Amino acid sequence: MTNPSPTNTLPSNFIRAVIEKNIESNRFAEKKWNGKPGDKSHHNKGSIDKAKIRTRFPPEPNGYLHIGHAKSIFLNFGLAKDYNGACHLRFDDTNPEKENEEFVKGIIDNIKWLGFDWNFNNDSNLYYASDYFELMYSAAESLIHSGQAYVDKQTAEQIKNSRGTLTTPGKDSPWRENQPAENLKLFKEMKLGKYEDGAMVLRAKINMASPNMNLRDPAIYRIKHAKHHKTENQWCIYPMYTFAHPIEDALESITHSICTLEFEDQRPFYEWLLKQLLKNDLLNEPLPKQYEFARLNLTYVVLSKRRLIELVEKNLVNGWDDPRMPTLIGAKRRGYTPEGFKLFTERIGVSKADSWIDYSTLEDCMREVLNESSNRRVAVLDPLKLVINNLPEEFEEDCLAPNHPKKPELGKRTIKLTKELWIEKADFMEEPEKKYFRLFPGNQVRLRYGYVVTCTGCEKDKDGNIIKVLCEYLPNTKSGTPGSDSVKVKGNIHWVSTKYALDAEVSLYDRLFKTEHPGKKSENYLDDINLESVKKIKIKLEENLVNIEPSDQYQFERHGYFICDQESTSENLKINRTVTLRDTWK
RNA sequence: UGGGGAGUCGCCAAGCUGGUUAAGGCACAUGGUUUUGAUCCAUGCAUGCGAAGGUUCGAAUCCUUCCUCCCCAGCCA
Repeated sequence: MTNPSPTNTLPSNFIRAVIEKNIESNRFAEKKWNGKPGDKSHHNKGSIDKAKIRTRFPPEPNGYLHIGHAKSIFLNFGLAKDYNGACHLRFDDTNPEKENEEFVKGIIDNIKWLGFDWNFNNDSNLYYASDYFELMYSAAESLIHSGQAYVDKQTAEQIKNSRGTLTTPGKDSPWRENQPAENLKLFKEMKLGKYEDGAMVLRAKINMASPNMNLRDPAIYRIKHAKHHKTENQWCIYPMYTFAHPIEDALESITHSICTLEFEDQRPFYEWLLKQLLKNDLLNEPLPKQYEFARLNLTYVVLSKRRLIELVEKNLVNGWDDPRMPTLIGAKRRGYTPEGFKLFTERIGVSKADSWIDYSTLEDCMREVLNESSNRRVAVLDPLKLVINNLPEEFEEDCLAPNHPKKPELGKRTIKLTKELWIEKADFMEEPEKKYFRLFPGNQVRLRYGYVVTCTGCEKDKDGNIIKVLCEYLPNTKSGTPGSDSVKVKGNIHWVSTKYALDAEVSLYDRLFKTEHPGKKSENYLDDINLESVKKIKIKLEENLVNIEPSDQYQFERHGYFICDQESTSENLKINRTVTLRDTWK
C-alpha cells in the first residue's frame, strides 16, 4: 500500500478494465485493417491492424456539440491515445432532414479545439455513415435473403398499435411471412423511388413478443424523399440508427463502441444484427462490442439537443455561441478552455451510475486552469472616485505590477498612479461592518502596487450618495521599496487612474436556469429560465489593455477571469466574464 | 404489474474472482504563507458501503428478500 507507483497514473474505470482485459487476452491480435472501412472481403486483403483498439465519436450533424459531448470526446479520443489506438470521427448522417454542413463544420472545429484529431498511421479516420449507404443496402438485402427482414406495408400508426405495450406482447404484421423474393422486390422498388414516404418500411424479423421492445421487429429502413447533405438525391431510403450504427462500427473495425446508457436496451439488437451479418459472410471477427456509460448531467444546465435547439429558435439566448449556452462554442466564447474541460472530465470520471455533477465543479476546473495560465490585469467594475489629497494635481508615478504572481519570468508592466483614481464602490464603507478591512474613515489600506493610504472621509451628493472618497498617502510605503513594510495593513485594494483608464463593457454572466434540475418541478424547463442571466456594465480598465483583442484572456485581480469577446473592437471594447474568483468572505 | 440498468462520505468515484484500520479527487473545516478576503501549503473529514436477514474464522464484495432512482412502446439518434 505504501508504494504509489508513479507509472500507474491512468484513471481506473470499467471501460479501461475491459480494454486492458481484451488486450491481455489478445482479442484483437488477428484483427485486420485495410486502410479504410469496408466489409469482410475488403479487410481480409489488409494486414494486422496497427491500432491496438479503435473507438469512435459518432455525432449526428444536427446541432452543435455541448459539454456532454466533451465528456464523450475525451473518453473516446483519450482511450485511443492511452492504448495506442485510433479514434474515428464519424458523422452519423442517416437522417437527411435534420442534418447539414454547418453542423459538420462546427463539430470538426470543436473537436480540434479540444485538441484532438482522427489521424492514425497515415489514415485520416474521418467518416460519414453515408459513406456506407451502398454496403448497408447490401446488408439489408442479405438479411431479407436469409429471411430476417421483411417489407411492412402497414402505416406508422398500425405498426405502433401492433407493437404491444411494456407488459403485453405485440402482434405480427400481416406482411411478416412474405417470402424473401417478394421482399427483395419491394425493397428494391423502395430504393427506386416507386413509393411515397411512409408507404412501407423494412423491418428486422425478430420477435414481436420480446420483453425488450427494441426486438419487436424494429424498423431498419424508411422511405424519405429528402436531399442528403452528402449523397444529395442519390437515395430515397435511409437506414435507421438501430440498423446503421452496428454496421458503421463493424465496417470501421471498431473494437469498443462506447455510447450512453439509454442504448443499453439496444445492445441485444446490435449483437443480433452483427451476428447475422457475420453468418452471411459480410463481416469478420472480432465483432465490435458496445459499452454504455452514464451521460453527463450538470446542475442548472440543460444538455438535451432538443432543448438547446429550442433555446436558440425561441431567441431565449443569442444563438448557439451565446456565452450562457452549454455548447462548446458558447463555452469557448465565455472563456472556458480545452484544458479546463480536460481537467473536468478527469475529475468526474466515468461510470454507469446516473449522476448530477454540481455546476461549481466545472467552474472550479476552469478557475484552476485559468489561474495558472492567465496574466493579471486591473479592472474596476463598479467605479468610485478616490482622491489622494496630499498629492499635487499633476502627480504621476509608475507602479510595477507582475503579470503573474507565481511566474516572475512573465515579467512586469507599469501602471500610472495619479492623484485621482477609480476604486471599487465595495472597497469603501463609511460605517464598516464587522471584520471589514478595506477603506473606511481612519483605516489604512494599500493601493495595490502603490502606496499605503489613510482614509480621511468621503463626499456625498445631495441625495446622500457617496461620490468621492478622500485619503492621504504615506510616503516611503511604496510597493517594492525598502520602506514598503514599514506600515502593516490588512487591506489591499486595486485601482486605476482616472486619467489613463480605458472604458469597456463587460458582460457578467450568471447561470441560465434558476433551479438545479430545470424542468423537474416546474413541468416546463423554460419556466425555470433565469431572466437575469446576463448583466452588462461599463467598467474601467488599466491602460495596458489598450491593445486587447478578441479571445485574449486575463485575470482581473480580485474579480475573476475575463475574455475579450469576438465582437470587441478597439473603439468599443467588449469583455465577457468567464468565472469569478473564489470568494470566501461573507 | 414486462425487460434493461444503477444505488459506496455534501458531489463524483476506486474497490466488488470475500481477508489487516473502505483508495483518490472535489467540496468543506481548522491552522500557516501571501501586496488578489485569490493562489499555495499542512492537518482533519464513511466502525460505514440503499435496507433487513443469511453463509463464513472473516463480506462493500457471496446468497435471499425488500426499497429507491434511471431507461425502453419514433418510419429520431
